[in-house]
Amino acid sequence: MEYNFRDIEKKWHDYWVANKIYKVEKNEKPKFYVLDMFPYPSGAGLHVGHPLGYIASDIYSRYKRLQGYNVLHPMGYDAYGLPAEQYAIQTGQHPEITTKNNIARYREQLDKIGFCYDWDREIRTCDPAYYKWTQWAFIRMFNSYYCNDKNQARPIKELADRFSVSGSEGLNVACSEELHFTAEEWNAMSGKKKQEVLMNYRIAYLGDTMVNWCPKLGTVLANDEVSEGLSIRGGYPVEQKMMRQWCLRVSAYAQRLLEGLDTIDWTDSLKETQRNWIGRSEGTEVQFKVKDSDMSFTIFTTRADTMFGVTFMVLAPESELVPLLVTAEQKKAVDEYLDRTKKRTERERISDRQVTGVFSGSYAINPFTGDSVPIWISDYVLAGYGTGAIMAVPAHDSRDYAFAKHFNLPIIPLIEGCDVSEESFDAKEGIVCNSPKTGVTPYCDLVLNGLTVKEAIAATKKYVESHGLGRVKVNYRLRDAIFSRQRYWGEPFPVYYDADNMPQMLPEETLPLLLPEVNKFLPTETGEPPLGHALKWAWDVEENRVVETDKVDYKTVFPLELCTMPGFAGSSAYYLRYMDPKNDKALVDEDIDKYWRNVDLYIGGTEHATGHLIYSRFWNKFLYDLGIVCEPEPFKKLINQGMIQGRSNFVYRIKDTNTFVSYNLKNQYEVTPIHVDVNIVSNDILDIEAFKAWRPEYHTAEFVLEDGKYVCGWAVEKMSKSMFNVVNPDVIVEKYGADTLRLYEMFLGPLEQSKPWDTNGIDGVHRFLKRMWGLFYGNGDTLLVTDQEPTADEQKSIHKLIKKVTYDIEHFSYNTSISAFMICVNELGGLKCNKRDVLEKLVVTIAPFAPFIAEELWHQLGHDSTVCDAQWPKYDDKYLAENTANYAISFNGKVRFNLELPVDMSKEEVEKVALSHENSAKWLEGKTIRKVIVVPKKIVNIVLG
RNA sequence: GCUCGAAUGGUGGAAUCGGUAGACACGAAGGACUUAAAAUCCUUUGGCUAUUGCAGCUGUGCGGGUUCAAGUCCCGCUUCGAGUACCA
Repeated sequence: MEYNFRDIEKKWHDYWVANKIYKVEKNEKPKFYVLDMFPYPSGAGLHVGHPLGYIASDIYSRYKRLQGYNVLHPMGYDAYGLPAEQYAIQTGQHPEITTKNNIARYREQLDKIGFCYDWDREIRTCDPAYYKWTQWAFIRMFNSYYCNDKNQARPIKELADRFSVSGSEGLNVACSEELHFTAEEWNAMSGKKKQEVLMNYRIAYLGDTMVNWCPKLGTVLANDEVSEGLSIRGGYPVEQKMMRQWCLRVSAYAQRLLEGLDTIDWTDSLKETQRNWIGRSEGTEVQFKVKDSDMSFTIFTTRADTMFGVTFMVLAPESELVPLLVTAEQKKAVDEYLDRTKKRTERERISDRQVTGVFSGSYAINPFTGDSVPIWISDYVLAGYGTGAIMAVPAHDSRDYAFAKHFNLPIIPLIEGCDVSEESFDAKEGIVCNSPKTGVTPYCDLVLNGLTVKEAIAATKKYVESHGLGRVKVNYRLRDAIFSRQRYWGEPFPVYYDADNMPQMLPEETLPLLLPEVNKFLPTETGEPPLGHALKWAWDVEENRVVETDKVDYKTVFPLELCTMPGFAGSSAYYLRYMDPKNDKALVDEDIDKYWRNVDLYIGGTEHATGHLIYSRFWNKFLYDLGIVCEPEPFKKLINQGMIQGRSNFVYRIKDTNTFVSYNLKNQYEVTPIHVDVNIVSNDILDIEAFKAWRPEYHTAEFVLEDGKYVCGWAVEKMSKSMFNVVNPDVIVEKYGADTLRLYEMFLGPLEQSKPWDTNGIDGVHRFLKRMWGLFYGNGDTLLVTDQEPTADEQKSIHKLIKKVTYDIEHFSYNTSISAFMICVNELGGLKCNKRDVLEKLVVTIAPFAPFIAEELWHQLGHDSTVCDAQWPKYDDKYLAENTANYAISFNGKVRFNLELPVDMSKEEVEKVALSHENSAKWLEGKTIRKVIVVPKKIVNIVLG
């Protein structure tokens, strides 16, 4: 009987579906939660890169199940997103329809690969039953503030109660800006004013922020959706714009997000990326008075030790201080400058880093020296970081240095022996000099001379705090997440606006607020988001339902929010929903959450390091504060699978002809390389007939062959349609079967490494499966299996395999376990092993990797239950124990010969045998022995004089 | 610029605690079976020198170091990849 993968895979897939083999429920077994990053169902379908991580997690899930765990391994779709909407704008096709079609296609492809997902738990972020809980979480965030003392989110009502008793006195909470008011002032505020004040503290809040506005996409983007001034999706220019947007106060959680990294098992590089993104920076805030005025402003610096080197100050152009500090005679110049910077896009700012700036006309007084220093305005200072104002120390900051040189401002070096004639000395090291000696200035008795930079920073911090000049401050680079998108295809906000134009949350029991129908997916003529097209998009507070917009009267009917939520809204808590996907009373039932707790193993790409993986951790910590979930971190262990790149093939056309020359002959001609569809190339050999049929212009193509073949060139590029290098998993499954695809994807190399897709080795893996099949059937049609006792060699082979594979799976080293399978099958083949005991163990061990063939063989061996209900075999060291050990005998580190010696031989005896062996004589001749090192069971190194 | 990671045959990659580098696979070469092809099986395969001497030398990006012993540890570079960037 031949290995007929097509029949086998069809048969067992149908069986698994019909019998719900992979259905999982809470039970008394220990749990294990394995999660894949769910895909965005794009129109192109899955390519071979997508399943890489899914196969890896599937292997682990099946392995854990065989080890007796109750494994939760779900799959779903991140169904909201821009491409479906862009497609809708172009074609008028409703995103819901395209999304549904794409999901169906994805599902069909996923089904072929033999994953053990419990599809009863499938979720889609665009499903109202799902996004109900996204909206619900948003309402909870709106109704919470972050208390820095308790270090958790608390109900906003607590804060309002506090204000009515003690105002803002002694407040230590996360906020957009620091407000000061008394209880009397609070109590005297209007309802609207109170709402505005509370907005300053809510975790989900409406804020006027500088946003990344992408005119081409017509929407605001989060920081992680922008790179180098271009949108990640589409690559359109992004500009800075002040807009009123929904934001999430992620920054309140910065410290916890940072500390939490120490408690989870992620790769160092990913943790490092998150640390950089959070960007904790310890520094000092110092107040500077403005000369001839009672104004003062605060700057942030990490180099407090350089106070004596300040020669000017710089404000960000957007700083609210600018209009206050500009003098009459400088007003024109400043206005011109502000105008100019406003017009420059982020992209231009990055690409040409010219030094620009303008003098404000005002001076600040250095509190340490009493010196007056000019206040400048320049766009190299960012409004959004620190206080939007800096003290410039050109000697020790390269940006300040460039500015000082350009505008001819003084430079005062403060480190002994540093040379600042050509460039600044930025390193935080060296011995401080040039601070005045005590008594020289009446302003300051701080002497830093002779201290190291580190000591000087500490001393200055202490001085600043004790003299009331400022305070020690920790800044984070992590910003609040902008949560509004001016798009259609996303979760609607459960928000309406009252007569004061203040946002009000819908009652939780009315959720979900369904996404309305619109006839156009573009912004409205008045520039409103697409939801402005909806006929029914107002809220009746008496009837608690959506009604037509023309009924808005601001008495009982109010307009609903027109923006929708961003992509990360739906993906931030999806792992929780899988635990209890059908629950309509809670996001997740408390007991069920306590059972599944959090994700034990999460597999996905690094591209989510600063997006999804930050938001998810934030979202989870918020729910943790509310007592909804029981674990402070959502993903215990995280593995980043590498990207599968495309491997493009080229043909070489001789210039101005329709003749193509084979790769190794191309240098003899003048040729143009042309991408050729990799699906008509096999092992870099072109299928000439298929090529001729590929495009009309190639019908008459002629070829210069080598050895009768046309050899194509190749290059590693991104897998994309335009490079004709997209390989679809279905094609591989059709040709070789899913088991081969699974094994081959794992065999390609280490899971975490990026690698090009290259089918050149796939035959080897397929041959291996055929050979394994051959152990059961040989060349005939009858099962060869017998119940005889396995021999010692057979035992050794299989136990060696079990040991290796167990170790490898635990370490995600799947490529080496597949090598181990190949070795074992070759050994058993050589031994003509047909012992049930051994073959059963082999089948169970390979089941996680190649589930279809394992299931078939398992049943062939006479089992009724499926192979997933088998037990992972334990290896027994007694079969692996050796009587003799192979010693490598080396002289001065160079191995000369080998010796088989009993394992239990003492070191002294081994040494004696090695030295007295006849082969040793040649190397020992005329030399003195200085030292002999014996490593048990491994090596004897004889060091000669 | 900063941070992190990597570099091993013709190719993808092994080498788990510092202990015989190149497992396993692909490709290539030769052979068996076959009328032939496919499939399958066997042999060789880092380089150099020998192969009518069974062996010798060399070898993990480069230069040093530690060690009886270094792909592995330390110092200094080079190249490539990833992330991030006027963050004060």
